[in-house]
Amino acid sequence: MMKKVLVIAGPTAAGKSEFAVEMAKKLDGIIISGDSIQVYRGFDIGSGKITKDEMQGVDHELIDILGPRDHYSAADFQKMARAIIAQTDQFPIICGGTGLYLKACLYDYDFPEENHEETVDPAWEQMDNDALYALLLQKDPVQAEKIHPHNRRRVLRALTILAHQGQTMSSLEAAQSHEPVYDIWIAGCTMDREKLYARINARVEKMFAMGLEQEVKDLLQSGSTFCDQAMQGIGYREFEPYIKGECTLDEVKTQIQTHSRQFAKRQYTWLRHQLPVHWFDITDPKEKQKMVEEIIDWSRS
RNA sequence: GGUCCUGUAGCUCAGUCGGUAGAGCACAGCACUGAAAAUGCUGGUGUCGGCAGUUCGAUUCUGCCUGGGACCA
Repeated sequence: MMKKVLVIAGPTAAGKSEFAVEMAKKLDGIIISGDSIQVYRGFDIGSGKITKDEMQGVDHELIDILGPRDHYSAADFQKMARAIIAQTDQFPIICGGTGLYLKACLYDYDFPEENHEETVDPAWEQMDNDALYALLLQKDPVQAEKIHPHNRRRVLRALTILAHQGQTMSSLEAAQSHEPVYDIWIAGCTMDREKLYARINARVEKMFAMGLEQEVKDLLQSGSTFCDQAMQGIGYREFEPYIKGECTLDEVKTQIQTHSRQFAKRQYTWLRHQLPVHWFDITDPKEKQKMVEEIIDWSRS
């Protein structure tokens, strides 16, 4: 019998963290953060990290587990989240908006062991997009078909897998079942697009009031650079031109708001098409209550 | 008050020697199997300030009106 895993998904600023805590209290749950930035210590304000108070005594995992300059990936999340699910006696609740992470953990994704230090073939670095794509087309036409020639990162990834694993990416994927490995319920927090965008803008405003600028300066002071993975997150990378004296603080804020809205839009696209999400309007008390009841029914079934 | 410049997409601006228009960003849609808050793809969304004149035809030329800017008084 498959273990049950509750997933709280949805776009940024929809109120996932709060809802997850609410459900954890009802189900005696443990919350596993499915967020790619909140794993980093020191990235608090800009990542919208939940505070100790807001946790209300509920256990939260995979928050503050890495240093500011460490590397993190979907495979790391998959491994750690699955380990927590396997070991805990509490009800596992994954809360996060990073679609790939959620799917990699919940479904039969199989990431072969790989060393992060392994870089791409230097010869490839010299090649232009078309030449690289032609190479992939030759070595793994099935995978090439799925990637746009201009998407250099994905083309390189497919080539690197082949070189390191001796198998094509398409064959690795074909060997998977494409079925969930747990008994899952995915609750999708949503609301009117306009309302969400207004919340995002207000949230960014609040981040600045809470001292986001100082947080970024402190991180830079202690050795972080804008090249670091964590610093590439929305709410951080926009500070680079400001630090260099190339734009105003107000422009940074506007950029963060814009990027956050665009991110939310992409999250919707991903979740709508990639996972079986039970959507509900979190701002509608009736819909929310109904969702809570459905989750509880499912948890007992 | 006078002279000159200016008004084109949500924003910043190209452009049409007269045949109703296009870039960047924004916005919308989409893809996604180890950076995913990443990366890439697709889409023009418009009374070309208003009214009249010339013309087969005006966003383009002319006149007037109107909004904005600069300079001179």
